[in-house]
Amino acid sequence: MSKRSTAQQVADVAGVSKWTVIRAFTPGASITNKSKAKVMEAAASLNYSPNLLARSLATNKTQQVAVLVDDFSNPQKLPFLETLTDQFQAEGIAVLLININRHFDHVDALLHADQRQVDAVILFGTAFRDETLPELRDGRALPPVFVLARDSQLADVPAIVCDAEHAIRVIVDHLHERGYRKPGFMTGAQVLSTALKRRQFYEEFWSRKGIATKAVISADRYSYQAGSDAFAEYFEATPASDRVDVLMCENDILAIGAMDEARGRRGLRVPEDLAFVGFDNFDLGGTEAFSLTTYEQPREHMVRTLIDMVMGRREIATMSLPGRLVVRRST
Amino acid sequence: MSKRSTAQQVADVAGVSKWTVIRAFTPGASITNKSKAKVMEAAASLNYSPNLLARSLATNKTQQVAVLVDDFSNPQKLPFLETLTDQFQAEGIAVLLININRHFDHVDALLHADQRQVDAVILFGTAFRDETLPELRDGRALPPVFVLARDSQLADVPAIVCDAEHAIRVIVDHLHERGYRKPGFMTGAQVLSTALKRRQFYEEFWSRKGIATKAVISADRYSYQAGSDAFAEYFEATPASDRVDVLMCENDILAIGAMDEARGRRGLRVPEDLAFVGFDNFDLGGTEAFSLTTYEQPREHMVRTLIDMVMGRREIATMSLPGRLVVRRST
DNA sequence: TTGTATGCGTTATCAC
DNA sequence: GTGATAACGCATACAA
Repeated sequence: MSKRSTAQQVADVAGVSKWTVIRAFTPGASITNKSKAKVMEAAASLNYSPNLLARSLATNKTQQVAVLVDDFSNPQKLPFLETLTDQFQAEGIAVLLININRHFDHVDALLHADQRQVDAVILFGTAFRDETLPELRDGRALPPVFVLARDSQLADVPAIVCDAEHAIRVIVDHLHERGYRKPGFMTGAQVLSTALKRRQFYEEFWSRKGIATKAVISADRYSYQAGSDAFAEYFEATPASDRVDVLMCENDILAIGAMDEARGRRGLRVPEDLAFVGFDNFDLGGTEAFSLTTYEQPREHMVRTLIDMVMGRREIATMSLPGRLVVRRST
Repeated sequence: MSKRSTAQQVADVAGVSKWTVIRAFTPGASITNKSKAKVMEAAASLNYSPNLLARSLATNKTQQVAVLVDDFSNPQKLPFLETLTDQFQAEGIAVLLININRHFDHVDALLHADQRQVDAVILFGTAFRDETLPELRDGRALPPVFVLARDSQLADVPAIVCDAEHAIRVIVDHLHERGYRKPGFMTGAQVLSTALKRRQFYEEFWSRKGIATKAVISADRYSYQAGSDAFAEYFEATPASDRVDVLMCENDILAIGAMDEARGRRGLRVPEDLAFVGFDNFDLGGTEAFSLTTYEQPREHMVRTLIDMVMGRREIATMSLPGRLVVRRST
């Protein structure tokens, strides 16, 4: 069982010093083509490649970032992870996926990432209590922290989010144009600022058109079941004449849950009796069975912006990026 | 900007040598309670925690594994990633998520993981071409490689898979019992051995009941669209009297696509005119709108088995684990 | 352009 | 039980 070969071994074979070997593997280092060729040949014969671990220890850069996720129930996470890994890898940076759950909370995760010397921490869609971070930072040199796809309350923690104002404005305009006049909103979490913002914009843009939001329905989580249950409860509690004619749900999963309940178990026609709008444009919203009107987050753009900040190519600041409305048959 | 403190600094504060500090952080090391208390107090005041990078360099273990994924289109990947990260983290092991795509192929990914000195490589839902791995291994000390949720062709590369024989047997039994007699099968890839196996078992178990599989439909990928297109083509090309009465699709995504096409655009009733079975039990198969009968892979069990092998607690060998049939209204 | 000394923070091993 | 020496593999700074 052969071990990995080291720069020294390559140096011995090539007949140079190990520092010359290092130079051959350092882009832009001053080295003659001849030396470099010798080194590369020796390196190839030994299957040498630099030990990134040792390099990290010496440079104090791991070329590794931690992505923290605390909710795997939204399928939308998957394309985001694809984009994140793809674009980070293009920069030579590896992604450490850290699962925040009941065994491993936000603080554990952050400290663990710190112990692994990651170059940056991405809070991806996680619910982070705002006080936690300043407390942790006290007396510690934590890696830079970024928030992706969720708001940040902390002035010094940048968030890269979908532009909620734009999103809700185009949604409300679309609904109004289609003739809906009894709007409702379904939220998945009352405490989350991102959620709160969407709801506030929704009510505001409708009221600018002289229309009051008729109902705000609260699901307790962002799940199919929660959306379904919340709608059922609303349906039972509200006489037909009082019901909304369009329901905007805070994400696609909630919308699917609510729509299934409305259509499958309550016999409503979509969109004639009740229209639905979601948020995220996850894959299955586009199926014949749901055909859900929704708003698509500018995933590529968000991730590129994030990475530009992480790489120091762009000023670190909170950014709100516009996505696009996807109109289907549910409205 | 304070840097991370080191064992030496803690030692200075505690008035001991740095090796004593190390011992305080090494479970089971011989150290007096008094020393340990002193060290811990000093460590707490300095917010010290061991630098895992330096530890890795010294121990030649990174406590890090690479998980390679080459297809993020199947939502089923997400719960698997959740389980993987959860269970690995419980062992103190971090997961490096590596995206295999057109910019970064299997070989790149494996060599990169090797450069990062990971303790193991998990090929999740993807596999090497037969020749590749032995070639790479020649003259190199690669980390142990495991295949998860796909077959392995290589004798020395263990695969942890769902038991296809059990799965197909219970599916066929169920379909037969329900009275279906004109079975069809939709496959997403003709070359994949996992796919081939499922199809062969399907035909075999039906034929044991004296029934021939009426049609094998080929989609070219595992996507909603591919399932939909493949079914449309089949539907056009086959007279009504010749059509199957139940279609088992190789995964849920294909099934959803095919079902949507059959029901939404071709006016078939499910399951009266045509029944559907999927594979994976992904979230949305359980919705009212689809209510898809499917087979659930034993995710937790598979991952636990994998991790036991990685941790050296179990003999390294290919394992086939039974899942369970989930009956819904599509059959 | 190339070689040398030194440091990164930890662990393994041995002497006390 | 504790301290000391060496080593992990590479990079930085400096001297030649």
